Amino acid sequence: MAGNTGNPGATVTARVIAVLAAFDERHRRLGVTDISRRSELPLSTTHRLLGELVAHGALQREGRDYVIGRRLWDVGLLAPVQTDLREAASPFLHDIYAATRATVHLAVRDGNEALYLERLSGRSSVAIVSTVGSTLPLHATGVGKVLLAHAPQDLCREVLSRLSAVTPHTVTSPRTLTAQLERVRSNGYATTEDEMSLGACSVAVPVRRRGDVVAAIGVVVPTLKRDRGRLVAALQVAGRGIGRHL
Amino acid sequence: MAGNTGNPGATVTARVIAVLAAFDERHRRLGVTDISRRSELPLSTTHRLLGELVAHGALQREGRDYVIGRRLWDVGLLAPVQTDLREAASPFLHDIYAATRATVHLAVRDGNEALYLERLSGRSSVAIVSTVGSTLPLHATGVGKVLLAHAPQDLCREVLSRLSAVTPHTVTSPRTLTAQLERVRSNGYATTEDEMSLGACSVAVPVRRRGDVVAAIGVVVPTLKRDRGRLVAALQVAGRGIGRHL
DNA sequence: CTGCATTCTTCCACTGAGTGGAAGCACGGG
DNA sequence: CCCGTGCTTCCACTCAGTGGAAGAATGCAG
Repeated sequence: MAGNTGNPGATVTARVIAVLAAFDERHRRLGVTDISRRSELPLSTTHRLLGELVAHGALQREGRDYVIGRRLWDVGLLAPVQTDLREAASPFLHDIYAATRATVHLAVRDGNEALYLERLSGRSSVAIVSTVGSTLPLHATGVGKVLLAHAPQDLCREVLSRLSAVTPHTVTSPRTLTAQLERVRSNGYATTEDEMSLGACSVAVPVRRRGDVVAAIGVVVPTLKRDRGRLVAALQVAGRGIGRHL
Repeated sequence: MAGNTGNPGATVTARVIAVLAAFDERHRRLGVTDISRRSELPLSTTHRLLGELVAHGALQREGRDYVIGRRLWDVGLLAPVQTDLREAASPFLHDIYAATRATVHLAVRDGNEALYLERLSGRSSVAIVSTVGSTLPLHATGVGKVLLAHAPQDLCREVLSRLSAVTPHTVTSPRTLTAQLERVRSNGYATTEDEMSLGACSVAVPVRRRGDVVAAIGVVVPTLKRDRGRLVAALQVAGRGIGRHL
């Protein structure tokens, strides 16, 4: 009786997506067994799907492992993910980079996380953890704090109730963070020091469209000692510029 | 007899990819019927697949139409498409932008086309036709000519045998182009004037790794009259810089 | 408003594409 | 050499997928 009952209720499409979803920032390269485990699909099913996906260019083989293929890269780029915002921001992000030589970020709030839309990599020695397309917690990054400070009350409360520590310096006290967010609103900018990654500080300001905060831009630098004022000024100029082009 | 025989030999995976492949640069937003036609799948099959893909975030509805979804955007970004080259090039592309304020391109040869890997958009009035992730013909763009000038003999011959006119100024004579490519090799840079898009000129230089041309970088400007020398110089500095970091 | 063309959505009986357990390989470490 | 781990192939069973057709919605022209 080697026969089989199939798996009632599951569409092939869902399985295909599950396979693709096995890949993320920390797993760009995976073997059959890993993908099978992460997608919770039977090994042999996974194996066949992978073969088909490779045949159509959605994935590529790299030795025994699999990586996302060219086909998905250029299809993915067609997604209208805040296209207008990214277009409008692009030149201003360059300006910030030119003025600071630091790593520059553009992010929006996606639920209770910060979604990174754009990144210009500086040549500094700071370890950068962000990646375009991935998300980071709202309470531990500069752009995150800006977005959180201007998020709806209840979402803010929800985030404050579960503050995970990323580094020993991450702010995990709701009281402290609430006070910080208040200052973000009154001062017009947010800062972090070693809160997401040791040896990395950040400054961020909001981008507004007709008063509403729709995004945040920020820079990551090794230290804030000297440059805070200069960085804030450069960011605010850019932030207003972007807002004017939305 | 409303029954059905299915379509022997077709996997669901293939259909899913066919649906996704219906989207491209010029068709970012499509209705069911269009997708059905472009993917050559029966209408009702297409309709169901679209529903499933939307349910899993691979596509998104926009009114009646469909667009590529967030899920595919961030998965696509994980693809290792010349990642090292793009990493290495990034700061130098910014330098070029800072020095020229023009639209900057990074491209590699993909078969008989130029594949655009990176683009920094200038604020100039020039109409830019390139898009990251899409391809343009080798004979009508600056980066394309550089890549063609250093392509294998037989590929070059093949391209020369089918020179399509994109604008009235596109070079379609094999003799003329051959001469131009010779000059690209001896001068170390290529130019175009109104050949891809009217009112747009370009300059491009090769990026070499251990002597081999592995990519091309270029700028698009409204006119070459004044700045040719300055542009070539800026590009060549960057080109060598990138090469040193590969 | 009415009629016609086009596109979108739903339905359903049939069946072969997809399934997954198991067996067979291939590699590598002890 | 053996054993653990991961990759690949096999195959009988069956339900997920199929696609023609009918019906609903939209849009345009007269």
